[in-house]
Amino acid sequence: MADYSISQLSKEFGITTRTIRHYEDLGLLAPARRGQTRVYSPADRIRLKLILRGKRLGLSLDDSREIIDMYEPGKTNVDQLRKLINAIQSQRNKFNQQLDDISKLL
Amino acid sequence: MADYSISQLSKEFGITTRTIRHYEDLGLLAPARRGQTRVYSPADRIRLKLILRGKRLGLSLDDSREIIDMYEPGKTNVDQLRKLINAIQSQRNKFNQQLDDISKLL
DNA sequence: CAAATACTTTACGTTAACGTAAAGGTAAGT
DNA sequence: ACTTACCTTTACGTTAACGTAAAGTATTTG
Repeated sequence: MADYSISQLSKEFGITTRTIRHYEDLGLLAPARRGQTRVYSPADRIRLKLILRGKRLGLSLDDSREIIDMYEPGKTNVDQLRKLINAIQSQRNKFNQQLDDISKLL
Repeated sequence: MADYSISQLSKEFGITTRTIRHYEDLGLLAPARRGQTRVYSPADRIRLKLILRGKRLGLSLDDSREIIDMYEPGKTNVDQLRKLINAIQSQRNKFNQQLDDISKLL
């Protein structure tokens, strides 16, 4: 019952439904169907979250797919990866901060 | 006499001449001409260097043009800007380092 | 039951940052 | 004079990451 519609996810993450379907076209997502309609599980939602996080890190969608696909098989080191990604995320934030600083100076 | 040809610059920076001409098309460079041939001054070379640095920082060419154009008018705060850019550059290097770390882990 | 919503697929359009010919001018070496 | 090496402009092609209709289905609501 903790499932999501495509528009729910689009609102939550501030992206369009087109974008979500695009990720599916590229093999990044594979939601279940209720009839024709896409039904996203919590796991699907996490995948989407990872994709968007990868994007913020400057990864291409292809890169993200590779990385996310590696999450499943062994389920190993997931925590390590998560920590790393979070670390990089915060680095990235600092980085953006400084870019903002520049534009303010100008 | 400290001038450069387009292919000299392309070799120095590891880009194609097409790329350099593209930057000119976008108004990022405006080299002198000897007849039809482009002649790049040391100042032009610096501009190109800044463009490429901006690229490494993830700036769009349009962004770079705006920033670089602002270098000229008052000639103010150039050193401050340079320092900031260098700081961000090193941040960026760390960032890339960590991305490398991830791929090694995978 | 009709209108409004939300979902679907198909498919052409768009932007950025060049790549890649094509066709030709110029200058140096042999 | 011929080839080689650079240079030029013009212009269509390419990839990524979606945008934007168009046309139809299905469900909800007044």
